[in-house]
Amino acid sequence: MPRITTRSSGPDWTDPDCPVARTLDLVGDRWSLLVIRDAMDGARSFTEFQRRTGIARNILTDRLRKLTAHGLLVQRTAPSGRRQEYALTDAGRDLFPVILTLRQWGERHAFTPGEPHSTLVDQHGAPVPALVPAGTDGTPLDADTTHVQKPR
Amino acid sequence: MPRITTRSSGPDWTDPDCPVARTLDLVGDRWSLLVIRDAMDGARSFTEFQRRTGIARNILTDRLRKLTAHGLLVQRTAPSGRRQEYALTDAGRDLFPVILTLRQWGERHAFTPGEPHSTLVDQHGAPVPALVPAGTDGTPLDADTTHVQKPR
DNA sequence: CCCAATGAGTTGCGGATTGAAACCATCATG
DNA sequence: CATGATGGTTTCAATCCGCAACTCATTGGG
Repeated sequence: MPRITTRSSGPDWTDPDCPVARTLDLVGDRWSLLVIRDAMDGARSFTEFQRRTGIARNILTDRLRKLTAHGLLVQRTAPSGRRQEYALTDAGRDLFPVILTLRQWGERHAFTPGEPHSTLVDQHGAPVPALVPAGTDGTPLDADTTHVQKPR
Repeated sequence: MPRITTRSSGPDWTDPDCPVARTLDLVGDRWSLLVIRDAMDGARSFTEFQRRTGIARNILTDRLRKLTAHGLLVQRTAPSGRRQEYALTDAGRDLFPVILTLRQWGERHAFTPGEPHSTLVDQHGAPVPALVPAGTDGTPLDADTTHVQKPR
């Protein structure tokens, strides 16, 4: 998936210094994050991912392989005997905040007021509150009150 | 960008009920979020976006147009007289938590230990703390302690 | 044992998307 | 007027994607 030529060996990233760009090199395509979303929601098998996302099967094959190769999923034999299954690794599970913020942005900006949509709730059925960036002292942070510091 | 045939008119979404999928329909491609990232970091002009991302110019034209059409950017004449510029709208700025969680995931999982990367710091130069999902009572939430509730 | 169904892919192919590079129009400056 | 910067558009080849058909290995009955 990398696209910029490097002078040295190893995986070549779009923007090697930027963690945002590196993450997008791994999951910044049309389908990967929807596969992760469904994995978080209980999908385990090839067919189940295919049914939920509606993705083309050859593309699903490719995405499952890439996500596995990058350590977001592991393929293992299901506890119930003989079938294979895909499960989230710790790194994969750690994408939860990403999926959540994508969800919350969508709820705010991709639906007309009053239009129904699915909701994320906790174990008691209470909606998950908005995830808002804050400094160590608790003050909210945004693009205007932060900036990127180059590596040194 | 839509990919699933609809029976009725209007924009057709990959998965109309899911806010995650709708967000990805708008910014879930290779470049859009990097453009947003650079806009948050001060980029304003076509040339500046092109320089920072390294994206092909025709694709940049397309992305800027789509992001503008979807209300994440506005094109306006720069305060300094005659040049055009692109600026984030409120909806665009509201992607800050998404960019931040992508960044933090990348920092944790896309760099080898000790490898240098850029950092996000607040106005005083202090690193922005990890953004962690929590319930109304403050207990941390993850994929295992939440679930999606279908719209009703 | 034979037949069908299911799961998990693979293959082939046409059409859509992307990337690289060249081209073009409009200013501003020297 | 020549040069350079800005902001694109055009062209064309390469890649990616979706669809449908095919394979292959397991079950599950009858």
